[in-house]
Amino acid sequence: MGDKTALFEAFAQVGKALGNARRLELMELLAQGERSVEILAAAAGLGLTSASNHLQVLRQAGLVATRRQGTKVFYRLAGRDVAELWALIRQVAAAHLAEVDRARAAYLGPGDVEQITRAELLRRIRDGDVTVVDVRPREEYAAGHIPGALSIPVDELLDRLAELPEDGTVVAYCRGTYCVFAHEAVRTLLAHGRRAMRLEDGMLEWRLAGLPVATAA
Amino acid sequence: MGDKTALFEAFAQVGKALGNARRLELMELLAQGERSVEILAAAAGLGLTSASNHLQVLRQAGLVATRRQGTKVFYRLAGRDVAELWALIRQVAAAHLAEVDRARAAYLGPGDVEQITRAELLRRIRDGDVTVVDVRPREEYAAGHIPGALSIPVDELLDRLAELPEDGTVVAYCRGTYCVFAHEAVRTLLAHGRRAMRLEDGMLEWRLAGLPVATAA
DNA sequence: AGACTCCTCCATTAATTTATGGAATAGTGT
DNA sequence: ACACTATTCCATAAATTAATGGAGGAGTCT
Repeated sequence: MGDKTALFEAFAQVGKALGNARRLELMELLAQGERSVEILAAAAGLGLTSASNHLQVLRQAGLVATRRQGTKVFYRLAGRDVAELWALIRQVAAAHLAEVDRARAAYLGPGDVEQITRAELLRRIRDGDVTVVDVRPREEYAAGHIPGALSIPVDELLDRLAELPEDGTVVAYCRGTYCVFAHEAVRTLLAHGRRAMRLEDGMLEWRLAGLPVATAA
Repeated sequence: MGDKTALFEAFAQVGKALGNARRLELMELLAQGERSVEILAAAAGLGLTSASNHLQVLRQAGLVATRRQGTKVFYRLAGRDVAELWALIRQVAAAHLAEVDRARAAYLGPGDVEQITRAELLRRIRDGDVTVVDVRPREEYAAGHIPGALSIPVDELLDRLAELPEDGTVVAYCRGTYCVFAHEAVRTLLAHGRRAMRLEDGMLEWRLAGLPVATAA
């Protein structure tokens, strides 16, 4: 009969790697582009050893790959299929776990921010109807953004309001469905009398949809 | 800031549930149709309490749902998205873990069995060119099979060779990519001088592809 | 070479998960 | 009500996983 367990154990290794909130936070960061261990640890609020350990687990599960440059080691998602898997996990969790809704509301704030779909955004971009703003950190913008989008990290938004047209509509986007930056940005913009809304998901889903991605400044 | 961790903890619950080989074996069985705890325990080689525990974990992660009938409780996958998730985990593992290849070869036997794609099978069915045989257990066939397929569980195959045409090509299929039954069936058929091949995946992938499924006898 | 940075490896402890057997519960049939 | 079946709940022991601090490795700079 051969060893069925070994096969399922291998599949389970992938599941196990995905079975820890810290590791998923790392996945979320890596889905935006490659990073060094140091940066990842800082961004995820982890100790260096802890972060390194978690990254090893992800690597052994085949979910991330590495590249060495000088003394730094850069981690990245191992492939498009991994990004898809991460997106699907979130989708399944959202569809079947009430907890996700609660946690989302607590984290992202009241669901009062106006949203727009990718299709709608594409249409309005074609019509020249909106200003698109990428509110993620600078490096993530550099690693890939929606063509035509301006880079204004959310913590610089207040100082750079002047760069946005006074009378048009602004659409802010960030990492993905569960990223706070765009929510905060839209609230800030509304508070300053601008017309603003949020892309309902973000860069992760944009990439997975196969839409064009710009990587220059 | 709100509590980001709670959100990722919820996602991780799904990952955790998928992070155990026994539970994945249960998923594999449930992907073929609903079953009672007793049957599941027997089929997966688990103690009754163990199986029940694992099923609770899957249920709390929102991956399976239950239905009570008399004294029995039937479990099933919670939705199509869950089946997709299961398929994607296997795909990612196969793509990035060398271990999967090794375990697969050890479990399914040498890769000498001739395979055919779904598209090819559909074409040959239309041409009336093949006899399609479902070699899964009877109940799984009843829960849904490829239209026109005969049900001959693999352990009955030797006794029922007469039901298959002597001179045509037989295509056997079973649960999915990593199911042994079809491999065994094809080897048996070849050993008896029939022309036989295997569908490269199985019922799981057939369903996910949105192809027609027959549920009568 | 020597000092320095970035990361990984190792060992320890605390926390979580798994398997198992016995008790409790929900539903059925007499 | 009683016996019976199918499942879940609970308690325990064994195994696995997670966080942390210190040692070691790889690469860079002077």
